[in-house]
Amino acid sequence: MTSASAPATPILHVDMDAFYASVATRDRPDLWGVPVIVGGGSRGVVLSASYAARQYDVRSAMPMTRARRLCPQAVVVAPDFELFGQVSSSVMESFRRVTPLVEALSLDEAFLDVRGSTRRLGSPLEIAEQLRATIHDEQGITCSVGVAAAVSVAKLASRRAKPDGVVVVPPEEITSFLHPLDVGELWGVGEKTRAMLHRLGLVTVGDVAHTPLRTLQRAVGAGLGSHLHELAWGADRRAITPRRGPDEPDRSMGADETFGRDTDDRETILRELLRLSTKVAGRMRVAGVAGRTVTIKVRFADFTTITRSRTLPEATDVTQDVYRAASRLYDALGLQRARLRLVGVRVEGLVPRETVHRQLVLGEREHGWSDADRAVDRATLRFGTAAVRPASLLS
DNA sequence: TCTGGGGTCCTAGGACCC
DNA sequence: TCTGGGGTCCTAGGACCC
Repeated sequence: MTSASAPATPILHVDMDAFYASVATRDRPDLWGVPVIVGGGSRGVVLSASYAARQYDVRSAMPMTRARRLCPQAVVVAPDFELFGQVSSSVMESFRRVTPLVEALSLDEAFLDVRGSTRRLGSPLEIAEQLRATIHDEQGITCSVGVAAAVSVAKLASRRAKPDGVVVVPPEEITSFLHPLDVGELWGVGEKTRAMLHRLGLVTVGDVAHTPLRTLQRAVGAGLGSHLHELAWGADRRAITPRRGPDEPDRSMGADETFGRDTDDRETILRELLRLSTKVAGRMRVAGVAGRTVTIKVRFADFTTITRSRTLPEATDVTQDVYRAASRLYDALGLQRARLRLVGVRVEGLVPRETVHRQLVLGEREHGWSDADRAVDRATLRFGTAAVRPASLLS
């Protein structure tokens, strides 16, 4: 053991600035400096807003109707997820040239553990600056980087660094950095928890830090209490785990869609469940996974949302199995004239398909539906999704 | 014509089993 | 009168993230 001493702040959190908006406009000089909103649909929300649009208080997740009211002159661009995915892959590749310890949190942000890269590349701060230059040169977009000893602190630091900057939080400055922040800034503290903590008189991160653990746990529950206490001291020791590979598939896959207008028509709703089941099972087959628990989601016109699930005896990736379970769950609700805003289908408990041995059911042809699915998948591959779909989706 | 779509994780009660 | 006690699975809901 003769290596240089480990850096005190080995964790980088890299976060693209206004990622979707930046990518959507990087080849459109006419849109530079202009308020741009990525989003769409009459009932949609803002996916990303350029910094010029943020001047008008337009924010991510805001209903599009409200965003247009705040900034009527904004240019609205539809999202191009294929392009976002390509840029994201290139960016993640740049990260992996620095260290194999890259944990992607989404298309546009990742944690990097640079402990093993400092001899080769310099201090964490120097690595952060190199990365920012690389991404700017190669992708034409900017990013911000937070640098700290713990992932939760690095994450907050990158927010402070925005846009287009770096913030390093050395160990001796963790509490002075964290404690003045509102509790709502903590990663994992959303609207509800923030409101509850405020009601308890815990407004800043420092307030939480100085509340005895037992008291905190009594107020918010054992799990959340100890989690918050750790975060408030920047003591989160979560390690960086490179993203799941094929050996560890996603835990669930699902799809849902908001209707253009609310509906109470059973045929329309069942057709949508079939479309969503087709989509989800198709994605499962591409990923080579099967799952046992089928869940439907139903959102009523008043936005109240319920779920119903059913666990099958065997994992499946067969469209018909998923749809049959979904439609039965829907019918079991016994809805009469309730108007629905959204329905969704999700399959959970995913395992690699080769670990599933499909039992022979008496009277059922062994491969019937899955053979049909594979034929559909082959045709889809050749001719696109429009080519092959169940008859009831053709109308 | 307020409020998307993709996920993850946690909690809690009841069933069921030993 | 009297209530066992864990462990695991299933279901439903909810909070949170980007």
